[in-house]
Amino acid sequence: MDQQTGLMSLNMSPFDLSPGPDGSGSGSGPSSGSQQYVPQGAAYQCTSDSQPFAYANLDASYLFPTGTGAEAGAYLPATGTVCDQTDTKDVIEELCPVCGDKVSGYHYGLLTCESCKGFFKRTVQNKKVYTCVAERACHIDKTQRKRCPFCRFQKCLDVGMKLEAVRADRMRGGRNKFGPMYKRDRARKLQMMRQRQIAVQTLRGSLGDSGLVLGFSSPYAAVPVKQEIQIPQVSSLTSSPESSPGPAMLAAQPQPPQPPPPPSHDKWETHSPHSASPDAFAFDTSANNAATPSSTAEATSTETLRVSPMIREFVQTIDDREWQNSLFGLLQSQTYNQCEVDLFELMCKVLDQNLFSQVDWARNTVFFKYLKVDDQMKLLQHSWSDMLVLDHLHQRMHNGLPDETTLHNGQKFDLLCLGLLGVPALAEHFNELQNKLAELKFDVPDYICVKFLLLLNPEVRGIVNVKCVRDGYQTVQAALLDYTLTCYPTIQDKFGKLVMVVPEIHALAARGEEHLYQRHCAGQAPTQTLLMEMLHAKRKPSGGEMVNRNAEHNTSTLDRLCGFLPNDTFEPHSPL
DNA sequence: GTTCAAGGCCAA
DNA sequence: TTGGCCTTGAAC
Repeated sequence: MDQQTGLMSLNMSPFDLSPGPDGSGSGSGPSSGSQQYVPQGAAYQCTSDSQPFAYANLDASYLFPTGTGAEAGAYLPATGTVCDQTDTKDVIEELCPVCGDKVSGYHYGLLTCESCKGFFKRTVQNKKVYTCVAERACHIDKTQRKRCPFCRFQKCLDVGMKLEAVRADRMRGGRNKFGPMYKRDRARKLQMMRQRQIAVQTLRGSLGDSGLVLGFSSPYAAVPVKQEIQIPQVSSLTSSPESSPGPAMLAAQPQPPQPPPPPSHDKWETHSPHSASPDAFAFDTSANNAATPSSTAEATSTETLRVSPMIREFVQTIDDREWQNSLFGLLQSQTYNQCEVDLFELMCKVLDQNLFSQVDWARNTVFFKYLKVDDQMKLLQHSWSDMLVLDHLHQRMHNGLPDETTLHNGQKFDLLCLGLLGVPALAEHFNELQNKLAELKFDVPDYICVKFLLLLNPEVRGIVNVKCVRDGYQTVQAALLDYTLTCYPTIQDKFGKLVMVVPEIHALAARGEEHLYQRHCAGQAPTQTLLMEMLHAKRKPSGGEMVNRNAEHNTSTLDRLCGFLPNDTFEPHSPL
């Protein structure tokens, strides 16, 4: 690209491109990491009002589709419930990553609309040269896409449209090498959607079947699938089907959020079903040195083999890569076209996403998955904030999660605040807690066992199958005791000290919860989130009883609940 | 035979 | 020039 004039053309035939070994075009052509353009041929000038956005600007309607009427009907059945019968058509009910128009299918590497497909094809086939008279950062959306072809084409490349998918010989029909990639992408999206649906359905247990029977409209039951996919996750639309974000899109941004050194617990043979290739991660030894038995004299890799199969299995339920990818993906997607974002609101969205992951994790774990939905929800409602705090401690201690990251728009995002549930004043307490755990050589098996202990709390009121929960709790307790004695014999009463940490985590989480609730009541937090639903569920009169399970909850109460407005159906909460 | 992502056509 | 619709043909 001519950086001075903003003139853009294809200086080399895209047909010369030879895709890399992965078929993603990463070999030698402009579709790879660095897109190069030099002036050539006729030029078109940008006539649009430039906006101070980066190339990869996506408007709010893209991130938060607002389909109504017939358009909404394209998402889901009119019942407003999440349909189990998802198919490929549902998956592609998304918006064009270039302009936000309706997607018509996979074109040149990713899901786009018909018009951007045609535009991309014409540009490449005819070797068109465009110029932008503005700042080469024009906002591209459905209504303005015609104004600046330069920025439009740039955005096409940024989001991952592939030059090499335009045929040199103009042969019609048939399939290209991207076919299998499209197939994998579909499968991945379907899987994501189903996992999310499962989480939603589990969540809905807290509301009983009233979500359907009594007309309760949980925010996650009422929103279209599009939103379910795109709000809590980084949108697949911002990347090619191979999950490789357009390189220029990332490069054009000032220090986009980058994940810390990738997590791995390979020593513990962590192979999450969601992790395609866990071995691809390098172990962040600096972060783990203080917290892994292998780094200590008393717990060698040989001793690791003495870890009980159950704990090994527990460790395998951890998917830190997914956790961090989701986190940084969300931060990335939420700040693409935002000059400035509300950081508290963003934090709530991240916490919300973490909650989804948490529900998903819990319902796939031993002990928990055999419980009735009511019991599951009671346990989750009681422990979600504790587990969020613990998860953050784990990410900091074992995966080197930094305290801060820079967003696409240059804003600093306080990652530590996630662990503090938005209460900066708790930082000192949090750090003390972390130091205490570090002294205990708190490691990954410790973490997962403590997490189970938090979740499987037999003291939670209203549990029907107390025996099962207690059995699970005691089994984990015994496993943790055995593990600490076996692998850390020189740390006196490590087990007891770990157990003593639990109330501290709970106290910290409780303060965070209260703070979040206060902010929410002040109208400062996003309303239609699982996070807020959890906050409210805990404040039900029966102290965590399932809401709306019984018929006496009338629609009016439900409506107010859906609006998350504090009312007399909730117990007043005490201020911090 | 069906699918669907290519290229082509043509009214606006 | 754009963009919706049509045709094509390899992969399944």
